[in-house]
Amino acid sequence: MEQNIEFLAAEEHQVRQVMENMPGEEELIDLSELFRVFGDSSRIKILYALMDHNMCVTDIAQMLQMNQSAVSHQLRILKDAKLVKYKREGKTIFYSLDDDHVKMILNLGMEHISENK
Amino acid sequence: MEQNIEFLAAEEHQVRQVMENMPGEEELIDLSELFRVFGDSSRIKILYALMDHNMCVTDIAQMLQMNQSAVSHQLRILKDAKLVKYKREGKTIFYSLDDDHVKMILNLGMEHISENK
DNA sequence: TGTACATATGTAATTATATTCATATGTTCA
DNA sequence: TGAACATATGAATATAATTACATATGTACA
Repeated sequence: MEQNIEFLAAEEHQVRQVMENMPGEEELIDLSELFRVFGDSSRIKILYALMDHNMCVTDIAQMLQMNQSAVSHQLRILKDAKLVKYKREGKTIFYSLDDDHVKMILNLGMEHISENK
Repeated sequence: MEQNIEFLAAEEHQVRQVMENMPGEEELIDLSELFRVFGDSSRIKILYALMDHNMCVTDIAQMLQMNQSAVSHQLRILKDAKLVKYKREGKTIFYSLDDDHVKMILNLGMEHISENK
């Protein structure tokens, strides 16, 4: 924006400082990928469904009025992101939230939207 | 899954309970839209850049090696989601993080990925 | 008032994503 | 082992989203 040499030098310095405090490229990409997983209403619904009760794929699908295949696809994404875990009991596989981060992140998000509506 | 009448009745009841604890459809969609905003590495980078210093569009673009137009488009999305705010000073518009939720959400996300790598 | 700088916006194109359908895999039990 | 149930996977389609380019809007100052 400014064109004199001193300012440009100062600006470059500031930029370098910011870059140093910033996490590495890979970490930033991982972070955005984590949030992208939260960024779909079907997956959000699944997470809320699992918040109180462990549930199996079929019940989730029935409850959310979703296709079984769609639920399964989304659960895989949630599983890969370590947002849900599962435990097999016979034919049925019960899914549950993986750890407390999930609830905390959802709650913070909820706070944000409540305060901004 | 199970076929006897009693179980189906119990299942329906459980499902209804979960539905009651679940936020409304609109709220869930708003929440997923909030997280979708976090779900892009360009926007994440912009947010981290703004974490320490208020910055103008041009500087952000230079620092992140991004097109000015791309930065501007992303800032609009961040602005609409109330993740950043801005203050005009002459020709320049300085952007900053809107509130503490932003940092807190980013930090929780970072915690999650650090514990799962 | 016109020129230069800063930012925003419209559009087009490329790429990513969710969903459905069909089918495969895995598990139990008679 | 085969029938029935539960879940996962592959492929195709439809929709969304990011980016770049061109251009418009807004502001300051000579």
